[in-house]
Amino acid sequence: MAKGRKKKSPVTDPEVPTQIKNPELVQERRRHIIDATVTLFIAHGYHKTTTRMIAKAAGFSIGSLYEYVSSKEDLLYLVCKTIHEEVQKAVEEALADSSGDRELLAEVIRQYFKVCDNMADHILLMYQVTQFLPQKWKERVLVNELNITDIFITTLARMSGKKNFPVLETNILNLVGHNISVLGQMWAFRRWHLKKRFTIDEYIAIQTDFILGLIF
Amino acid sequence: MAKGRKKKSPVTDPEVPTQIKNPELVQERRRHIIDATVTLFIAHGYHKTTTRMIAKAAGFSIGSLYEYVSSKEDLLYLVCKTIHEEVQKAVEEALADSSGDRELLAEVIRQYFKVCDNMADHILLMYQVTQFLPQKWKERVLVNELNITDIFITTLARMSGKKNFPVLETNILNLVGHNISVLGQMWAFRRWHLKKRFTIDEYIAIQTDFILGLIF
DNA sequence: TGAACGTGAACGAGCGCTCAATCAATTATT
DNA sequence: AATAATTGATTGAGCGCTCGTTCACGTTCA
Repeated sequence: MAKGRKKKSPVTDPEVPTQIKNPELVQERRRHIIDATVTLFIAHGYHKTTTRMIAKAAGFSIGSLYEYVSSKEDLLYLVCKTIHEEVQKAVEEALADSSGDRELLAEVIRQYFKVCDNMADHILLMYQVTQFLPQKWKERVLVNELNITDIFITTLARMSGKKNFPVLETNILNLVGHNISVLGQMWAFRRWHLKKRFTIDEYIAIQTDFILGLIF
Repeated sequence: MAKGRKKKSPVTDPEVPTQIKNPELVQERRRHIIDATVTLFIAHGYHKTTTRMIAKAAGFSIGSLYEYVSSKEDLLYLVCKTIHEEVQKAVEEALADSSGDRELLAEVIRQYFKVCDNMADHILLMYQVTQFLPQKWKERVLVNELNITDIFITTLARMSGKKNFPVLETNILNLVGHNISVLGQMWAFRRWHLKKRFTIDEYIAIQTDFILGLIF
């Protein structure tokens, strides 16, 4: 093992070397800072957003900012993590809705695409900034991103063989999951161009036909 | 018109205020610099690649570098432009191949996906760095990006109604074009994950079924 | 009064970019 | 042929500046 790589220590969330004693205060303000940062990152991108801008937007001095956040990179990680949690939560809620008889794939797709439309800016941001994460965080975030694909895969697996649903082989299962998540996100990417031709509902309708075509 | 926006001057390629007289030399070295830069951008990203690194990789001093390129941002534009030209050329060549009787949509898709596989690093880079282009260049590059989608749309339009091909309405035409280009590019994005399950040929095979499903 | 919290001037590493100096090759002059 | 003058090309130290981060010093409140 040339150049002794660091012991594979368990990757935990960033800790802040703070003087502030009240842990609830820290949590609350951190959250506040993250929200302000998301807005700025969406507007200006990661590199053009300075820590001073963040502090100002959050209503702190830079000094105080560093009481709640240990570096800009850590803040980036927190942003990614938070957005991902939001998207994941929204997706899960949307899918929970489509239970019982409405547990139709079409409805699942519709809900997910709606989430992509609503959170388009956030999804775009995730794609843009992941590359700036230090390696250890990057792996985590990418794994999370794939989790959403996995949600579809498991949803599909659950449906497979039930009711009018054909039995799906694993490869198809995986690719359909992949395609759903990707085609949803591509609405976020190219919506300004696509909007010239389609409303989100039209886009959903055709893509749904598309995806169902592979299965049925 | 508040805040008098600059006259919409025609957007031309960046010019370099150089003292060097031999124009062929300039072109050749510029190309050389661009190639070196592409490699570095792929490896380290735009911001972590310094102009000094670029100069060194190209075998010049920073001083000389600026004889051939007027700024880092212009270099970024040249990189984007060059990559796009390469991709476009590769796509067009691939599609030219599939003429006459082999003019089957499946073949078109296969060729394009192969291009995406071969140029995966470049495609990824394009997605990552477009955001750092100054506005005037950004519009240009994005329009170019859409050109590739248009290639499919026109190809499809040409096929529409011919031989065994059904007549396609415009909306379908557009979305199929969009999906082909996007699903190809997503292989570049997620190939490391997808490769665990699929070879590129398997990916192509299933996605082709997928896309043809919508049409036939 | 002292513990908790807040501040912003100061720091310094690192960046893109410039330009006075230099070199190598060619042309002009003796 | 030898020397000088000119020119295109190259160089890299250093300028001006930005930005992430720190820390000595306030301020607040119990």
